Amino acid sequence: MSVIRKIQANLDRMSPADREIGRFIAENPDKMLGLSSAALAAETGRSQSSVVKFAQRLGFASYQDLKLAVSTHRAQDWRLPAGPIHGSIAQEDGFATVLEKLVSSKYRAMRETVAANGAREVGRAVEALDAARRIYLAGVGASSLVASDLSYKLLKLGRVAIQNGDSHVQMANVAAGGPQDLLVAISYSGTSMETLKIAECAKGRGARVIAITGMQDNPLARLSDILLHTVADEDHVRSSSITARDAQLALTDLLFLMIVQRQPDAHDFIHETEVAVAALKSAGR
Amino acid sequence: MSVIRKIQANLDRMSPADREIGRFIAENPDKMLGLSSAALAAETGRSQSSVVKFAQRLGFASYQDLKLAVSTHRAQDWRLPAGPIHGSIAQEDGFATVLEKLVSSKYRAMRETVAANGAREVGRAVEALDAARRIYLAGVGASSLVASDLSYKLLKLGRVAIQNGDSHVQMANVAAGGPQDLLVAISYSGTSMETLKIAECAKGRGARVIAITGMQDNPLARLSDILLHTVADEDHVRSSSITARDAQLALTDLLFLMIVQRQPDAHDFIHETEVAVAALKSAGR
DNA sequence: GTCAGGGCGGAATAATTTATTCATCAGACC
DNA sequence: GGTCTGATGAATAAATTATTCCGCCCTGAC
Repeated sequence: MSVIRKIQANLDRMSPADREIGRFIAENPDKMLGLSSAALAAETGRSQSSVVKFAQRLGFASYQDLKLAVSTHRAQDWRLPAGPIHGSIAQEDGFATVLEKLVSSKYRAMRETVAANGAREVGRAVEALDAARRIYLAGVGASSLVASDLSYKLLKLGRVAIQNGDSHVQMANVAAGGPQDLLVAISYSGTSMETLKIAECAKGRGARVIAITGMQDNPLARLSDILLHTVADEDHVRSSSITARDAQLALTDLLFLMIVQRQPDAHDFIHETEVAVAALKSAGR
Repeated sequence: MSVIRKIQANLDRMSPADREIGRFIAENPDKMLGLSSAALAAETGRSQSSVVKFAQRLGFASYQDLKLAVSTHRAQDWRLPAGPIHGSIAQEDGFATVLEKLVSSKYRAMRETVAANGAREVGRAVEALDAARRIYLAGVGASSLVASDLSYKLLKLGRVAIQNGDSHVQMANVAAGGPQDLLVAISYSGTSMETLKIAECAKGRGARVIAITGMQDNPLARLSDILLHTVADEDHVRSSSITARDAQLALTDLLFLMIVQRQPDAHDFIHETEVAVAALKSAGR
């Protein structure tokens, strides 16, 4: 919890002097950062020693520590959207409104998606990805782009990731798979025919299947070994599936980062890939 | 610019004592926050007065101000955890940390990107997109996926959007373009050779060019007619360009939504497309 | 009603930390 | 070689912060 929040929460339980000091800090964190303990005391009409004791009672080792914490709070204060913004984007909305709704709905999709997946299930997915001989990716339409994104990242880690925009090729790929392999099937609805068939094929050959799909019951979810959920705006026509894609990306990014955590040389691999790709950039000069 | 970056940028021009102090701070910002000027002097083998002077030469009023700035940097540091997270034994901790960093970094990239682009420039981009006969999209690597995403959305609106993952094909496409056409060139660095050449070609044929690129000066930005900025974590190796991609998507989503605003029948178009695509889903049953 | 105990608050003071001054030194420039 | 400039750190001054101590008020016991 941020310092300011902590101060506000305890304001009632504080002694008069502490309350006055706390209130001032909560209301003027910026100003407080420029004040010494004595100056803050003068502002609040209290003594310098009370200011120091206030910091200590809050659990800080020193007044300077309190200032650092307040500074951290200021830097992290993003004025989060007050609440979930309902409704779609109306025609008459101006630039600022569109912006606000876009950002907050993206944020919401992200937050709710990561909240919908427990550490355990994500952990299972990461272990499966980590252990797989080959990782196949399946997805059509917008999900295909998410699959490509993940495959690109996995390749950077030296993993064998196989993905193609053409679902026929995807099918051909998994048809050669076996029990040591893993399929990541991505479909928000969980009913995309191609993705489903590919998942069935993979399963038939003994491969494990990670499904990344919506919360509702669906065929893809039912046949998966590991099930990860994406949460998005249900009105896909109006939102153009933006939030569904963001939710999928948030989840695949999370998987990727968790794999990086488990791979000590991940940093080197990524770096080497970047260097190799950078060579392409300068090749034409 | 963050303090740490500022220090690193000036490191070469500094005197020996300042360089030593600056290097220590850049490498151990966390540790530095817990040190007094004298303690920091001891760590670096320099005198306490040199530390104070270092802060003053950097433009800070006091050593404490420097500390506050470093603290702010630490709080705003949105580098995603790329290495093993130390100090936490439980796996749950690692999970929560990665999650927190991921979500806040994504959110931040999004926010700062939309904030970096004024309504006027976005408006110009939207008008150009709206008026264009054909919209070409160019981008390689991860940017190619963003280009595909946008093209898919534009197609849903009935626009003529032309995109291909192969840069040779992209080049061939724009080579047939003319003054009524528009190219959206996407590259975070603004130096990707293929994207640049394609933009040059488009420009040579009279087409307008919208560049979606980072804040730094770069060749792509210079030759663009309309310039949109993306803000992301600078450390692409560690963050694996996740935030750069998110920033690009936030911007392209915004452009898309603004076009939807201007097109009265947009929702009908999107709906028809969804229905048509849905027919594919059930075809195999 | 009075008294003891405990905590709070602030003045005074001690301790620590920061800023400035000053002497020295090294290198640049004439 | 002489002089100037700027860097450096020791010494010192200034400031800030932490602690001590004492009076006060409140509370509860008798």
